[in-house]
Amino acid sequence: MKDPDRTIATVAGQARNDEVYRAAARLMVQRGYTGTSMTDLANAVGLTKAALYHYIASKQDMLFQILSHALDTLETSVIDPAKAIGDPEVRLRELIRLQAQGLLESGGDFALLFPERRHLESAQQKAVVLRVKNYLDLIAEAMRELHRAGKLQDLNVDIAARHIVQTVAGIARWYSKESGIPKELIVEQTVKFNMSAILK
Amino acid sequence: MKDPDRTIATVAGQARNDEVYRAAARLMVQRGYTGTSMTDLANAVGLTKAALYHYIASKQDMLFQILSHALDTLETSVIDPAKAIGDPEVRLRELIRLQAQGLLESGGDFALLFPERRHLESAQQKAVVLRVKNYLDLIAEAMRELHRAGKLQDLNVDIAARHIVQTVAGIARWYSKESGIPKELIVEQTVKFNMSAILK
DNA sequence: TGACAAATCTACCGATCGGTTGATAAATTT
DNA sequence: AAATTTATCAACCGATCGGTAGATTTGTCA
Repeated sequence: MKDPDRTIATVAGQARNDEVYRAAARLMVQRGYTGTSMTDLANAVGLTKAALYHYIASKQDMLFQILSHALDTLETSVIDPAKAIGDPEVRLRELIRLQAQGLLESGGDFALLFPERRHLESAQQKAVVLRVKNYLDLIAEAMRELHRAGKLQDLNVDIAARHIVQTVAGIARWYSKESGIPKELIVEQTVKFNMSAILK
Repeated sequence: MKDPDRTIATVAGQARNDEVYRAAARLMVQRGYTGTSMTDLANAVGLTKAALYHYIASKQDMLFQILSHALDTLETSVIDPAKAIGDPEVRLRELIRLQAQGLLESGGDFALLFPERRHLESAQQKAVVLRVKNYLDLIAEAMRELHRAGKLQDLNVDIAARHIVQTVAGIARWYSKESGIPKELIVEQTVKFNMSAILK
């Protein structure tokens, strides 16, 4: 738990550090947090368990870093671009499109690891949940603007916001490369489904 | 793994048996499959770990029984009633309504434990996934009928079926009694959201 | 009441868990 | 080249894991 005097300054060290976190995310998506042992992870990156702890503070902290990094990516590649859009309908459409697109490119690590937040300490849990809450509020706010413009169906925006993110995050739970469904089709259909659900 | 000569014939024994499986589902929802130890479960039902194995064959089989039982319930309380409805629009509306209602009554065990199917043996996994697939097909088929009747939006019914079940199952992931949102409102809004998403 | 089965116990099994110790090798800096 | 930092290792720690052996208590039924 306590931060050791670990220092990753080398270029090769930085690469190894990234490799550790990427492998950890991949393994935890496959087997879950408690189902992934530190020995598993060490073997996956070709290190001993002891060497692994040169790069991480603890298993728990590693999960927190993974979730935080995924949220950073969401912020820069979805939230920030969307916030720059004035028209609420276009903004909402872009929020959905960009999130779906990012999820299909990344493998959907965050959507699948978000439930594992239960293994974090309370303060870390709250930090993660708060950032997700802010994202939901962004979607709900766009819908409120649409309501004022008379373009929205008569519905509860908070519940609808949940439904929207569930359809997008849900893609990670059922999509498989072997299905033959093109990614672009999924993105397009997901945007259409949700916009049609809420617009008059 | 192998079936022991366990026999639960007493009335009190049957009650204990149910209690074990209910407690197991509750704990696994909270902490996940690998995060729930058999000692945890034994303590939760006031037994020793050894006595627990009088009621179950293995941890893995217990998970399979929990998922199978939840699917039995889905069949009798959602699928069968809906199949008796001729009009595809009413049938689909009922499928969504009944599933959302059942989920909010039961605590949504199945929706939350379904991802834990990865801990089952391959044959058990396939059995569970097949039953879910059949459920998705039922929804997709209703949409195909709506399409023939000219009532459906231009969309991919397989993807839309996934989106629908994700919004419903997703309720289990965000609903909390402390939110103050009445269950009836959630059911109504979920039906409305999805029907409006797919109908012309 | 005697026999038998159901239900539960204490004590244990080998394996694995997350994590650490203390030493050493490799790279970088001075 | 010496000093320092970064990266890695084998070996180990106490705790817990899923599961079992074998005996014992509790309840049912003839």
